[in-house]
Amino acid sequence: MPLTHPETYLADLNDAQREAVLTTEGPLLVIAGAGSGKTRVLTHRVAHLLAACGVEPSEVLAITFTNKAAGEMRERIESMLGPVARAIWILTFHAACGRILRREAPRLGYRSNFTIYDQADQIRLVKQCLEELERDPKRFVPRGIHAQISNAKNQLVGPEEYAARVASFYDQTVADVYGLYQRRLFASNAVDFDDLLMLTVDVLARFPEARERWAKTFRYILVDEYQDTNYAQYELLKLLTGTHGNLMVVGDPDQSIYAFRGADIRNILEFERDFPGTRSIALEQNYRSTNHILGAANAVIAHNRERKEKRLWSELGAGEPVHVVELEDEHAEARFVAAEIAGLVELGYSRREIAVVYRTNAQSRVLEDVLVRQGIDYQVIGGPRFYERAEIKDALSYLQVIDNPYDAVSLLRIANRPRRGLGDTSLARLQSFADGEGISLWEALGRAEEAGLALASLRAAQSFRSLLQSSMAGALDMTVSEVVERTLERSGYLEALEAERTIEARGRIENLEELVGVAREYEDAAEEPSLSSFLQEVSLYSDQDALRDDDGSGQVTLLTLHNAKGLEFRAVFMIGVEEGIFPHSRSVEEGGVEEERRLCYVGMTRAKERLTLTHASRRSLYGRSDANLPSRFLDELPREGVERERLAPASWSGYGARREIAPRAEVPVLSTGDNVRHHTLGAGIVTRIEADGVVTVRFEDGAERRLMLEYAPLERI
DNA sequence: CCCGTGGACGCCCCA
DNA sequence: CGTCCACGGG
Repeated sequence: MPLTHPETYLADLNDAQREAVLTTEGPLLVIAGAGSGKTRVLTHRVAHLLAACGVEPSEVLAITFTNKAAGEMRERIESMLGPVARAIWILTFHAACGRILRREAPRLGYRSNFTIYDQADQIRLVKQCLEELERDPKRFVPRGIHAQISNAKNQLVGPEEYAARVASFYDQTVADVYGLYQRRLFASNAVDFDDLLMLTVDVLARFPEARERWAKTFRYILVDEYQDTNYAQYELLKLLTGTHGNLMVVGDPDQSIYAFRGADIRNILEFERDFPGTRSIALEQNYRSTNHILGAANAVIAHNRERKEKRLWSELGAGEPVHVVELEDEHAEARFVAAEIAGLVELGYSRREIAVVYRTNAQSRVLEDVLVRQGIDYQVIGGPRFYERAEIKDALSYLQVIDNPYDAVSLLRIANRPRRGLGDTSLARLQSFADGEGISLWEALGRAEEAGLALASLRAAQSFRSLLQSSMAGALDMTVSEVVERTLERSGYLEALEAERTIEARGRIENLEELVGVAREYEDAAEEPSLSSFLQEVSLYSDQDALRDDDGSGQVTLLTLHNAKGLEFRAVFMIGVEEGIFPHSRSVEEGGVEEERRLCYVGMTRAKERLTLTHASRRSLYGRSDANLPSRFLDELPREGVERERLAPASWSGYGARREIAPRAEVPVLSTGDNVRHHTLGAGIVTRIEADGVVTVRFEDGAERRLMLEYAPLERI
């Protein structure tokens, strides 16, 4: 039974928030400015539905933007209501569609254990299609073709419809590839990210009994970050809510930053028209930032023409002025930010309360160098991802094939990994045999002698196939983590790595061990653990989800503006605020400046107390040094509450540098391969030593860090 | 079939 | 400046 009562959870809401929570029936649009407590509204509203309206947990569908946001929401609801929260579907669009599709896939001819291809797999497949169609890969760049296909899918335009609309030779090629690409996916029993949405809409639109079942299941649907939904998601919501209309969406048009992947800001602007009878509520009180920060953010976003007027206000006082600082170049910028961070830490800020945000991932590199030298712990969100590492993808490909042998992309990936004498020529022979016979690559593998493989390759193919077959049989009565371990051993993959006897190989083994750990965690958490659902879950895991709540004194967070959405920090540094970088030159060319401005608004409103924007007068890009003008967004800042300064090198060099942190008296003597411990980063292994006292350590989480031996709290273990 | 190397090309953001 | 991929020698 619910442990909570309306009078307790309604008490900590303001009037607008309370109204949003209590409006349970019919379409509801909540325009929630940055920091206005929308998560609180969402969680309280779910709690209210369950605790006071007699709604069952299984009747609620709550859509969030990331898995991490979903987890947080679930946690908060659980703390209010107890374990009933676990039964609620709180998921991303993609995860929710994945689950629906698992049950409905047979209607479309897919099996329910379909594989989800990530971006790399998708591009690979596009490339294969281009090769098969014999199109010039110079003229038709796989990445570009893929982007076209992805856009089409977000608009729910299937291959036939696309082909019918062709207007140029380039389009024709896209259409041809699109058709072949879908056939290849289907034959592999695989879907891509966009298919999750498109196919779910397809199945609900074409099979009324399916639609009715799901619409009846989810009597209450809540959607967070509605401003970033695309057409397919909009259609999905219409299909699911058509009968009851109990759809609540929360969003902020000023924070719409995903047009490049199909998000359509009109979804939120026209919600009232699309869903007649909508009640609209605006949340304009900001509980996060001081007024100088809000004033600056408001002034910038006011320059957008396509927007609804909205003004955030806060009771948190004027606060510190916003700082705009011009530096010599990107190195000076990085040193300045590092020095400022050191100063804030002295003021009592925890490193985890500080973030540096930038437009593109590449900008983190220079900063990382300086932070390492200064001994400032940091974490980068969005660098090379765990699940994109070669060894992890290899291991997952094994699992994919064991789960779904028709998955040709994964099968090709692991066919010769580890080396078993089944090279490109043999695989090409098998592939063309499969195409000729109209069978899958997996089936062709079973008829390798007919495909005309050389004797050695034939043997390799046969033993590879029997290895997979016995793994498939074994997978039926093993836990997921056991399957992972056994597969890595029996395939010889681990053995091959061990035989390398290099530090790199050892790091890979550690990463694979981490994957086993992930599988164990999954087993503990999942209601009905299975290999299929494990793979699907992992396929939808994102970067932001990896943002860890670290311990100890914390780490400074480095992340892109996109990744910063939904987060907040006491102090925020926004770097590289220059024309060409931010707004990005390509956005300027393509008329996307308003979206860039929204991105700027998102970044600024992450700051609670201190906001610093920096730009460099010179910056090297592509190895060439260029002069950039300050960003137009800086011109749009108000006069009041903003302080501008220009720092010549001499005026601050040395400021905040080494004297903040004294070198250690005793420096450990290390050599490559030593096991070490860092007081916040944990245990790791030394992979490289440089002459100037810089050591590279690979930590247990797989991350490699360059550390100054003299300053980094490293000890040998 | 494997591995090393040099040249071309790229930096936007992502579930 | 890096990285990734294609090609050619072993």
